[in-house]
Amino acid sequence: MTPKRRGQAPRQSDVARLAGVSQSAVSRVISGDVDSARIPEETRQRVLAAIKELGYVPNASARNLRNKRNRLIGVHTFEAVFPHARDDFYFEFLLGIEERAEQTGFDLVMFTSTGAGDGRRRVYRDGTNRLNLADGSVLLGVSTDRAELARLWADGYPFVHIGRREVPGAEIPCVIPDYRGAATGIVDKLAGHGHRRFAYLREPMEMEPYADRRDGYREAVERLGLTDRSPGFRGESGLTGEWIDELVRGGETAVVAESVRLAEQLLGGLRERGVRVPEDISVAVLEATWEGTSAQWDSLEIPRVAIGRIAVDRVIDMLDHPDQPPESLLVPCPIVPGTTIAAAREERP
Amino acid sequence: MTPKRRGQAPRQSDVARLAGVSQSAVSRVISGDVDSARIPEETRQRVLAAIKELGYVPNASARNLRNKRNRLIGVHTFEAVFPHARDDFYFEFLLGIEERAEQTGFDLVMFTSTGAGDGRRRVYRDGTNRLNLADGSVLLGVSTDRAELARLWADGYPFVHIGRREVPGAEIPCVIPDYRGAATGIVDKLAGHGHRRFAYLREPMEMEPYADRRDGYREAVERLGLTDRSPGFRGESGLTGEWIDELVRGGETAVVAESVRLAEQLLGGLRERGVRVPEDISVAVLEATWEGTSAQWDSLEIPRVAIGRIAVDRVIDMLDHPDQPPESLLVPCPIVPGTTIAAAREERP
DNA sequence: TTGAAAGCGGTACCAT
DNA sequence: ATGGTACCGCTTTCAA
Repeated sequence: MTPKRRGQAPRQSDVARLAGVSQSAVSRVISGDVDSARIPEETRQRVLAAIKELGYVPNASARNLRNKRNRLIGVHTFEAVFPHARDDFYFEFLLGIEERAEQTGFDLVMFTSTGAGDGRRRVYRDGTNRLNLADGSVLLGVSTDRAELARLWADGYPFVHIGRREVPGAEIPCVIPDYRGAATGIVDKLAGHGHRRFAYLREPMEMEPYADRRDGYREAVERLGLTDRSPGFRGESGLTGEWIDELVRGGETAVVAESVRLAEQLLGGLRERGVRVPEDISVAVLEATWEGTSAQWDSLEIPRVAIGRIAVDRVIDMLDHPDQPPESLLVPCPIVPGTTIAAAREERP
Repeated sequence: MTPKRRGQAPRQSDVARLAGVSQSAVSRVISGDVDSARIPEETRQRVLAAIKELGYVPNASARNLRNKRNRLIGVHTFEAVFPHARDDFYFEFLLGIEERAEQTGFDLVMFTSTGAGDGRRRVYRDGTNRLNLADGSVLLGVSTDRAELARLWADGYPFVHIGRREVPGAEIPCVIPDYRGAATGIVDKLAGHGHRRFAYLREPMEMEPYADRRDGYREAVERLGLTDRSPGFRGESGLTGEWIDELVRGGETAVVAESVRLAEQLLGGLRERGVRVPEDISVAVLEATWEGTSAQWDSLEIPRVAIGRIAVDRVIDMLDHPDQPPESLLVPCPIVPGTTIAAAREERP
């Protein structure tokens, strides 16, 4: 037995000839178009037999060309996927994306050809938008290129971005972890433990996800009439030894850190100075934590798998309703209890 | 600014009209067909300008239909990818596949739509072979469906399978970790440490990868004139307490296990009986090991990333040379030194 | 140099 | 019920 000569796939017309019917009859048999054009069982069987004998399989591109649908959902990451797939960053999103794609009968295109050679990937390369290959796409990545998002949007290409990204003049449809809500929730929780004097530790990043956290934090602090005189709250990023000294001296009882990195740094500094967490100072983190950190942080959770699923659903939704203006979607981030929040100690005199 | 109405991508004819040239001229400008149909710079610029103005991007399906090439490589797994992607099984293969796809300018289609709903995935579903969407594919998975491999091969579809799979009457092109060579290498190593009397622990699996290990093992044992009277060598799988007792009593000094699972089980049994590894008995494993096992096993390594890369290269090779009969490729598995092999103890009288 | 036209493999409408 | 036929968007002769 030898394989068929490569590149000689049988076509509908071959099937038609063998079955002694017209090509369009074959097409109708295949599409299983039960409603409109009923086909006598006998003919159907002849066609089916011919299909089997020739090992005919429909050509996907031709179908796509006709139907303007691929059942293909694109995944564009602005960096290579798999090197990072292990870090939870991409991994869990992909899990959800794949799961939902499988359930809804879509295939997934991972756009790797768009590699620019410098580790980054671009949508538009020499005037070609590879994403067009897919009916719609899910985009994600840290180093998102906003100009490309804008053009994609202007072109009317159906996509969602995981994580909020703002581009002036365009309303990028995003699936957004609700950092804002989680930040207010965490402040509420601390306040519920009697804390009134807060400090905020800020990352140097100026991206939307951080803006959301800061918004939520500020909103809660103001709403509850809390005090925060920290540099982070004023807009300075990082953590200095001086500020840790100040913390030890001052009346702050609660610290909210934007990242585990900062929280760990703080914890180290406090320990050196004999200050205990959470007995003396409570600390919460506005980031998803992982195993193996030096404390079990009170923090938030990013429901990544769910977000992946939702992103796929949103894209499919856009395909089904092309006329509805694409909206962003907020996904709640549960607050994860840890062991770094306790009741506020007595106010010092 | 509002996005273009969705689903109204501009076509070449639109560009042509705007530029005041014919559609085929546009096509030639785009293909950059410098040789045959020279186009005056002035016209070229007009066309380019029109392309830019309309934000035209070529339709991938149409191109594909014409050219019979997508620059799309398929990845078909017989189970969902990402749930397992963390286990090294899939993960590192994908790493290599993605890397090579990016380097060679191919996109990757993950065939998720082929889910049968029972956790398995099939290539052929209601007579359609989704893989056709891609120019060629890399298949992998533990629960490979041989009938599908056979049909794919008979259809002349270009693909490789990661891992050896035999189907009567078809020569499935595979990229094969050289378990056979690694097994002989490990026996050689043990023999080099003075071992003459061996025992073999066999998994219940009857797949090609195990057959390869067994072949290699048997070959080396016979070539070196070694002794093996173990049940595993005779064809029985598993490990019984009786055999461990026998091992302790008997003269065997070396055990080769097909899996970490068996090796660990053995180690436990030996410890209970006060037998030390490797001082009293050396143990080697014919499987890639991982962190966190109870011993640092002398074992083999599966160069998964490299295999992924090679698989992509093989597919591309098949695309470039459709007439060459597809051959399988053997990839050497390095032998990883551990701490479970030592010199053979003195023969007991 | 440039345009007209014939497909690539299907789908779907419109007659018959 | 069936077949003829006009596209889908693009590439590639072949003439003009």
